[in-house]
Amino acid sequence: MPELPEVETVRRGLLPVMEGRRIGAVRVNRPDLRFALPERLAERLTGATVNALRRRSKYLLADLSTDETLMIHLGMSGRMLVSGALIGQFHHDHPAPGRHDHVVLDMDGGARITYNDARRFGMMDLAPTASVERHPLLAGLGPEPLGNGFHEGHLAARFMGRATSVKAALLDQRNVAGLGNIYVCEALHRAGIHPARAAGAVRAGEIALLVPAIRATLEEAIAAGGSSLRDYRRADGELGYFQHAFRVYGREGESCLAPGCAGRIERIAQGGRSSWFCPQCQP
DNA sequence: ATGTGTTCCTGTCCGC
DNA sequence: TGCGGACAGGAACACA
Repeated sequence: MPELPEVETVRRGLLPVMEGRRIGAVRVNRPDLRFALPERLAERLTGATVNALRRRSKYLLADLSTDETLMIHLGMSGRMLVSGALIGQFHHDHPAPGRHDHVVLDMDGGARITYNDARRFGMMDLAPTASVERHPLLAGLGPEPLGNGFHEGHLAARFMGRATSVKAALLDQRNVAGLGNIYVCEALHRAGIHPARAAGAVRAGEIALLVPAIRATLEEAIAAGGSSLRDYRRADGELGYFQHAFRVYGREGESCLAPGCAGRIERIAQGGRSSWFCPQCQP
């Protein structure tokens, strides 16, 4: 599933075909995503112009000329596919309809945006633009990790007294919004912190390393167009390439890439999810 | 309040 | 080639 860098990459890919464009036609193939699609979704979207396409955490937010905002979350397997438009130097013809194409937006000008999600853990909703930040799914989100609200003092306060693991604390979107399994593992390695340490036991000096480690990991991933594992694609169909820069994720048994480190990457399960780390770098 | 486990759903991969 | 089980980028929810 797309984490923050993948969602940001999708947003950038959608910008040229969505922002400032009018939605000409909408087809809903199945409304039962993670939550039921909002009432009369197709009617409420048709004819609206997308004034802006933003991102909050892992949500895409399309502000419409109708004063509503379309919220989109890609869950684990959601994709936004663009066809019928000149993207970069290639023209993408409309592909044959896919088994999991749930919502299709035909934009004025010929571009088609297809929301495809095999597992249907993704969601869409509509909310008034003026109050979308107070939507129940957005209201409790922590600060953007690349924004000014995310800093050592914030994380220290959120971690203080917490017995839960630092891995779980970073996955908790209330503490910081947009991280997922890949980038938490990668950032903890860069900061030299074992994922099973109690959040409350992470020292101030370590938090001072962790904050920039999170930022750098996300910035580098965005610059690489995200990570392409299994079926994740950018909106333009191209693959991101940050997966080649993973230092620990999915590298069980392989050598640690830190300079001069002879460690081998290990994998443990935390809360039913895998964590990878180097026992030498992350004691 | 906090921490943990379960659940949603489909696809892929690996070992037998 | 088939089959069963593990696992997958998320996060809401139920329960101790």
